[in-house]
Amino acid sequence: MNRHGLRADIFEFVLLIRLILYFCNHYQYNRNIPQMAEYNFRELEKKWQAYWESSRIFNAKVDPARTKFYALDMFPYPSGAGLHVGHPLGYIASDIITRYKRLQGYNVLHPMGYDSFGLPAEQYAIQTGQHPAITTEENIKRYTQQLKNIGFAFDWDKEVQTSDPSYYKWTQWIFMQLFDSYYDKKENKARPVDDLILEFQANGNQDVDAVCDEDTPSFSSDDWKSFPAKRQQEILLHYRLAFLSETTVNWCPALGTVLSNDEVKDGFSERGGHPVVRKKMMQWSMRITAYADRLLYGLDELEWPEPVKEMQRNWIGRSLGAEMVFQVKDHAAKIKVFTTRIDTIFGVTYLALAPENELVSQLVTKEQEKTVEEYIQNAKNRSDIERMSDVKTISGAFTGSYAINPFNNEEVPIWVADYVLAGYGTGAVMAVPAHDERDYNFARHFGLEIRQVIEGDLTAGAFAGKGGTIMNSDFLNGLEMQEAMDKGIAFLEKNKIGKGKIQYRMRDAIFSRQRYWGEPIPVYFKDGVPYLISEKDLPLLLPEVDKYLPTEDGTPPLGRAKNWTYETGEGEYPLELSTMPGWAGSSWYFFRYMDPLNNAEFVNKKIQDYWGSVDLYIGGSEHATGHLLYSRFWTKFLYDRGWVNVDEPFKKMINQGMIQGRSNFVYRVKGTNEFVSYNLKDDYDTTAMHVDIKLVYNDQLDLDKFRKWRKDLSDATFVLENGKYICGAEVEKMSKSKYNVVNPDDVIERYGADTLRLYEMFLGPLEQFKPWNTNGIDGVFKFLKKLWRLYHDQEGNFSVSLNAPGKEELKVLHRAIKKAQEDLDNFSFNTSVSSFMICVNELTALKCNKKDILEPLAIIISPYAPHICEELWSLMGNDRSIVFASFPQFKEEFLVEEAHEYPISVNGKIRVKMSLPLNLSREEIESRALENEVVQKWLEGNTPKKVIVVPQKIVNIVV
RNA sequence: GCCGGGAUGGUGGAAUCGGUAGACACGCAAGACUUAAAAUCUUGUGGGGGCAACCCCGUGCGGGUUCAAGUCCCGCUCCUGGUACCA
Repeated sequence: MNRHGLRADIFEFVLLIRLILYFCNHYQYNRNIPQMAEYNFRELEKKWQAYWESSRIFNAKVDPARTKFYALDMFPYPSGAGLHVGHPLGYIASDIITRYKRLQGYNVLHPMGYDSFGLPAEQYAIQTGQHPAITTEENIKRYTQQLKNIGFAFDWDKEVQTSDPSYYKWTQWIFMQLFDSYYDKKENKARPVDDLILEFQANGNQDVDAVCDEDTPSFSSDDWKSFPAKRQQEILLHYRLAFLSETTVNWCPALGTVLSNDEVKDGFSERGGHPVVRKKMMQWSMRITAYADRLLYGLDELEWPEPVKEMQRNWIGRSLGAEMVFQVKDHAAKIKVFTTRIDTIFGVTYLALAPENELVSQLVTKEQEKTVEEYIQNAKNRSDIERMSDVKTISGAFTGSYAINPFNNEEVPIWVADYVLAGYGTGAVMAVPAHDERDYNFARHFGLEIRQVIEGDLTAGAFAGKGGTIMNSDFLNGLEMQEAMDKGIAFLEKNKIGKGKIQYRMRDAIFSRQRYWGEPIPVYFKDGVPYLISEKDLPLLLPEVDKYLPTEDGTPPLGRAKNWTYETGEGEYPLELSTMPGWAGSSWYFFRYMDPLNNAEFVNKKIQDYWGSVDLYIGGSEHATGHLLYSRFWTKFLYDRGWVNVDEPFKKMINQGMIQGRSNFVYRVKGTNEFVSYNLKDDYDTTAMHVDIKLVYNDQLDLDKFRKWRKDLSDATFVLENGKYICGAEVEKMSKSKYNVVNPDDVIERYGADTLRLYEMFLGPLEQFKPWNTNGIDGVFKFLKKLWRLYHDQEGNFSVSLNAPGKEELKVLHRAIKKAQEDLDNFSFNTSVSSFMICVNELTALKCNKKDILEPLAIIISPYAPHICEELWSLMGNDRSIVFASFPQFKEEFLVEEAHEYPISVNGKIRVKMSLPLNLSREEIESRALENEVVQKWLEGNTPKKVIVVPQKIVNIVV
């Protein structure tokens, strides 16, 4: 009757049953897997990071009883974007190595700091008016927190910041020492300028063999004494290692500053990509060319990646050749040229001068005056970018004059050509069209003579290079290239018209920057000549300015500072307005880390004696010709002057590859707010637009989030495929502007720092470039959970037994130890992670929970996943951190197996694989193979024709 | 143009001295447990053929050396990093 009521009863009954079931489930769930005993990475990572920080466990102290190990990462520039997953890659690798070295008993120094002077903070200051120091400090805080979340074993007490006055005080101090030094070629090292002054007073500069400017005048002792102070200072500037001179520089109008050669790429600034022009300016430079040879030959001793060494060699660009003089016909002028191929001297059919060469105006004849002037004007107006991008256009002008080739007294025309560079060699070349491609093209274009002097087929367009027998060359005929060169140089020297010469491509490094956010140069000007401020006035603090821009008349931002003058006691003098370049602070930071709080010296001598130089340096190869070269230069200088005991800063280096981002794109129909899905975009006229990867899952766009992303997209419409919007994708550099940045904090939040560390290592070889891709991250996360379970029983309680391990378990463990050690020594971290996975899988299969196995296992995994291993280590009752444990010794005995074999017969051959003890000789392996039962049976009493033995691997027997 | 580095399954990548190519992981497929999902576990997974044991092919392309080649040699193709009127 009451159907409704009945149904309600049944319904309630069913509901009750379901509720009971539900609670049973939950009760069981909670009982079987107590929450606390699961791998709770959040809690234990927090716990161990706090412990490492408060115990100062990674604090390094000088300890002569122990061997030191200094591992260093290239310190980051703290940008506003924060750390992305690519940054820590190298840090994780070095962290693993240092944790391993600690386990081996080394005294490890592993510091971190910030290269905190730089352009982005200044650009931001220009836009917002906020002082760069404030932005920089905020960024550093964020970086430090992010780094700490990853659980690095850095000694944070050693932190340095290049923009901190207590640090840049010493950058300025080193600058002063460079200013006060010159390079003595006889002793082949830097010496104090005071020594040079003494020599000038005694003998003038006749006997001085020092690196100096080309136009240095010669003078006697009396001359020197009669010079006024100003003149003396000007002369000394020709010798100082840090010096002021009028130079052609890379001027970047958009940035309002000068850039060094390595900061310019293809005519554009490396940072910002603004055009760069050549301009003559009074600039500070560093005489790095004095060290060219030592920088070159020092490379041989370094354990660096070969490509980086090669890049430095090319950058230094040492070429061996000859310098010689051509007399101009009916004229007093002489033209000096540099050539690497003096053997082709008889093939010279014209000379070419750079348009900037001062001789041009003297040599040009009346008839040619107009043509040449026009040409030079044209060449000047062509910007460097045009000149570089347009290599194929051949241009030049004849001066009307002739020079005489001293080898055969022939007259050759003198041309002006912009393919000759003013800045290299002498700014003039002897052209041999038959054997140089550029000369050939030029001669063809202007119909000049082409004279072959090396045997071979010229019609094929073959030029010099490999050499060959000399012809058409008088006394050089029949000789090979090297002999001819030697004979040519001998001829030059005998007739005093030239000599053998070494020419370098590398130029002195421009040191001034017309910027605010850098170290002030500790120099004031009196009578227009620079003097150092007194050492006791260091640091020379950056002054406050109202704006961070250059002034209207083009003086640098420091020109805005009030009272930017120096009081000497005799008067008040203006201070230098430029600041130092970015590379100044980073060229010596590796020494400061040893003794960062020292206020009396840049580093204490005894402390530096102990730590020496960096044993392992990890960073990107993009610094090959910048930071890595300047650091070597400064170290050699500091060594010469006796302040440090090493003349190379980085013994061994590894270049980690960049982790690239994966960008997503949407396609907007031009002029509308309509977006077309990836596979349909070809039917429309679209432009691609980067879209934040956070709005995209498996390349499918979340339309609602996309509309909310930016105001202008709120009314966006879409053309979908199968009801979805599919985005395009591309691998690019990770950057904020491409919306493809993956933040390590997000990964840590989801999986923990140990998983992030393992995964970055597992991704592939350290050196390789690879896109970030989280597809495989579950694998390493699962591995950690399995590892955790190995130390716990089914109920989730911690449980390891004290029973003695069996041979099988020991074998598994020792295989992992061996592999871990080999991989760490070879920096192949990725295969190491694999071997841990195998080990844990096998131990799980063996149901191994023995302390004697699990304790060493925690130690060998700890460099990679330190948090979880520390936790397991302490759960096993150890009261000291794993840092104090020692790396377990691999025992070969557990790997030796009884010989077993499985033959495969192929075409009358038998192949036997035998696992044998590692110490057997070839003969022993051979005889064991022949004694083998299976082999005996197969041979049926025949004697094998051939037995090929590959130790420990495979035995091939041919009948 | 010149100087480096590289090319291996659907994917990331292993393979140390020339010695069973594809370890390990992802993904995928099937199964177990579960009301279900998640998690976990088991099995399979280079291609082709066969019910099966097993056979054939296979490391960018073309040759070569070797009992044996991803690996060494010669000649290419493509990708990638650096560098460029440097005499």
